[in-house]
Amino acid sequence: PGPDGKIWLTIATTRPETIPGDTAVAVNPKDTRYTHLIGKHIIRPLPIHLPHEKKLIPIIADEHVDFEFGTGVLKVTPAHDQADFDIGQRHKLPIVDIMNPDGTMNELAGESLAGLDRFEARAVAVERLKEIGALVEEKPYENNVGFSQRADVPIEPRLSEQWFLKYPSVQPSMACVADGRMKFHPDRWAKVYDHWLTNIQDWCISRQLWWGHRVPVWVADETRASQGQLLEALEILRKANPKTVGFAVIQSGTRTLHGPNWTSVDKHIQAIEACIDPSATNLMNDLEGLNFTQDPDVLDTWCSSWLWPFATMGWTGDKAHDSNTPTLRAFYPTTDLVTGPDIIFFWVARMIMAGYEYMGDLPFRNVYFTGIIRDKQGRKMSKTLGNSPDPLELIAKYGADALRFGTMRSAPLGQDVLFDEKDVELGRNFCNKLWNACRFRQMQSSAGVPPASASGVPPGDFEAEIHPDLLTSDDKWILLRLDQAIREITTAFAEYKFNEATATLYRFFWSEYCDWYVEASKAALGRFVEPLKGENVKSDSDSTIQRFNDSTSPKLRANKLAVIDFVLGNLLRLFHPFLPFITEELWHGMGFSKDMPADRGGQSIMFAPWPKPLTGDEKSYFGLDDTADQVAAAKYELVTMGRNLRRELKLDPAKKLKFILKPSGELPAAEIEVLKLLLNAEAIDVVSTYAPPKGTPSASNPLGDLYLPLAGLIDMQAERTRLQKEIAKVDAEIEKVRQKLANPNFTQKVPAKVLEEHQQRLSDWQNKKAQLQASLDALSG
RNA sequence: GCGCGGUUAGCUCAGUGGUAGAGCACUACCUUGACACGGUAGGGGUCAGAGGUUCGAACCCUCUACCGCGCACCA
Repeated sequence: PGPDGKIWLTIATTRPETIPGDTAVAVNPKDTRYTHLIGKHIIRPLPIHLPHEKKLIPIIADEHVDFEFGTGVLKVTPAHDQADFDIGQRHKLPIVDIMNPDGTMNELAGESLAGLDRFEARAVAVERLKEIGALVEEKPYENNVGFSQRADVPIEPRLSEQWFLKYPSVQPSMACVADGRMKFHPDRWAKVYDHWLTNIQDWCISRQLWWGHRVPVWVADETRASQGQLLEALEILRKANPKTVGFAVIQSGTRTLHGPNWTSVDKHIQAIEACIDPSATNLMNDLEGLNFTQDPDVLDTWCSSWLWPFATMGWTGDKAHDSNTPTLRAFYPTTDLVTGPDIIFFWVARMIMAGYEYMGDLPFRNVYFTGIIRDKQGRKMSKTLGNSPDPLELIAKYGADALRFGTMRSAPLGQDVLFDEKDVELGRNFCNKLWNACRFRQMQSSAGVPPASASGVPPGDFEAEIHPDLLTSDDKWILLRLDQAIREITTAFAEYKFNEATATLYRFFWSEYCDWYVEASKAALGRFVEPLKGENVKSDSDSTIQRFNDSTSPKLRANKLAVIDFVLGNLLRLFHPFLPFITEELWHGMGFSKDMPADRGGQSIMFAPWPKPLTGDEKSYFGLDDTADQVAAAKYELVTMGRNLRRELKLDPAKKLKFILKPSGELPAAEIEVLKLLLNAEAIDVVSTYAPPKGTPSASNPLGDLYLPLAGLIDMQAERTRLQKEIAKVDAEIEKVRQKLANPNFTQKVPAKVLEEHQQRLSDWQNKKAQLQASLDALSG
């Protein structure tokens, strides 16, 4: 009750300017404070100058009202708020639109507000309320309002007439993802998809834009067409079925939807809206002859996009015809859709529904959601911000393959990517490395190794014959590493983990192939002495080999090249999805396409078969058992240790040093050659009985003991310090494993395999420590 | 409010229960014979925090903090 004895209801609002548009006041039916008022009327304060009876609006009860929010009383403005509109529909409230399309108030807002901008009107409305004593309190309040991205102003909900589409085939669309016939990668998006479809709302398909497909609706009303014309139109529409999809007849202010067969007309027709097949030109002309016009709205852009999976393959909508369209038959449903998760509702879900509706089947079996590339601050790329790099510029600067590889390498499944030009630079460096690695191979023999079919090489492959008996430990090692890489990459592809595939390619090509295998192979390939330039490239392989001055065996050399070709041939194919251009170029340039059938790589690397892991038979043919890579691995470890010695002793890196090796077992001369080359040694003397003088720096591993005599005079303190640090590290590892093994819980519960692994690790570390300790003792003279 | 991601080396990020990884950046050295867009050797991490499960946790569970996204709401 107020001072005047009347009952007042206090309402909290952030939109006082919309009071003239209020057509009710709502309370929650369970709110005991107000139940006695439900059904009564209340005086709306604005506009001020209005007859009393026009100010009266009902007090209604609606569950939507949260009685703990504000005062528990809600002003209902159906024309300017979505939720209020819904309340209005439930209670059949009148709708009073008090604004013009440009955001200014119209005459229904009352004379003091009319013509004002909505924000000016807000202030004026408050003044008016104050004047008439209706304002209780004014206080700052923060809420969330949607802003227009383009105009950067609060969005004004506004009534308008639009066309809506009831989504078709919702159930099968949900089911195919739920039951796994269609898979999302990563699969967490399936949940988002399901949630959206569960709560799906009709699709507003009309847009007020200048261009697009026009809404296929023709309309006429009584101001343009006579009753006779309208009745005639109804007859035409009825006969034109099925070109008539449906129509609405408006009579006595009520719109009634009808299928094409409706006939009875017993009342005055105000308007007809007819949806017809846009290809029905005659029908369209007939209607236009009866003063019908096409609705000016155009369709939402996704109305064409959702047809994409079949519209791109010659779909006509005529089932008999489409079932004989070769492209559709071959590729619908297709295997993969690649897209961004931001359009999962706009596009993906709708394509699935359209697929079921128009094709009777799902459109694709997998959906791969890429990450979104953002700028360094994590913002989406946008034209407005201008933070998007120009791909063409990047391609000009680094190359298309570089952009592709660098980006894929930095994009894990399902994660957004912060764009960094450094990634593209890395791609460029990578391509350069690949190019040079191939160049190295070509410099070894200008004519390439003649292709030949080898019994051990998979049929259809093109590599020169590899003789298993001529394989060195390095060859076996790289073949096993290649086999491993093929397995990893194939798995990564199957799991849509493309960045893992690039990581494996990087490791295999750069670290394993270039850094170790190619370097080691130089021992067998010998040193190139004459420039290739100007020479007759047709020279046969014997004369080619003579350009290498070391006493390398031509047979071993040819075999080595065959291995290199085998590896490179596989490598290029593995790389091709990421580096399409450079691999194609190299494929032909290196001669891999020669003598290949056109559909197996002769024409393009694109048709070359995807590399397969070695079979058991191939492995045994090449002598690749599980331990075949151990000699090379130990050799490379010893090389690293030897390089360490050199560095720790601060020896001139350019200086050729003499090492002495005391091998643990048999070691072919070729292995010593490799060691010598990789260590940049002047010589390696193999002395099985070597007794090093006290103070000789050394390194040991399963392959043997490596000594660096005469160097002991230089800087042994540094080496001692390094060894001590190393031993401390190893001690820590030993301690960790020892503690685990000492725990009876561990030894009893753990699987045998893990237990063995730990025991092996302990003994490995202990050996390592013994070797380090021996080296240290030797130094301590 | 509900849901989904994320938090690991200086930076950007991999890593689904058993020895903490990559690229870049950094340090030192090297114009070597495919490549300096390169090579060799290094330094650098309480895996956001707390609790739990486990013989064992970066990883599984619970909670917290912070960052980001989506949906709903926003009188």
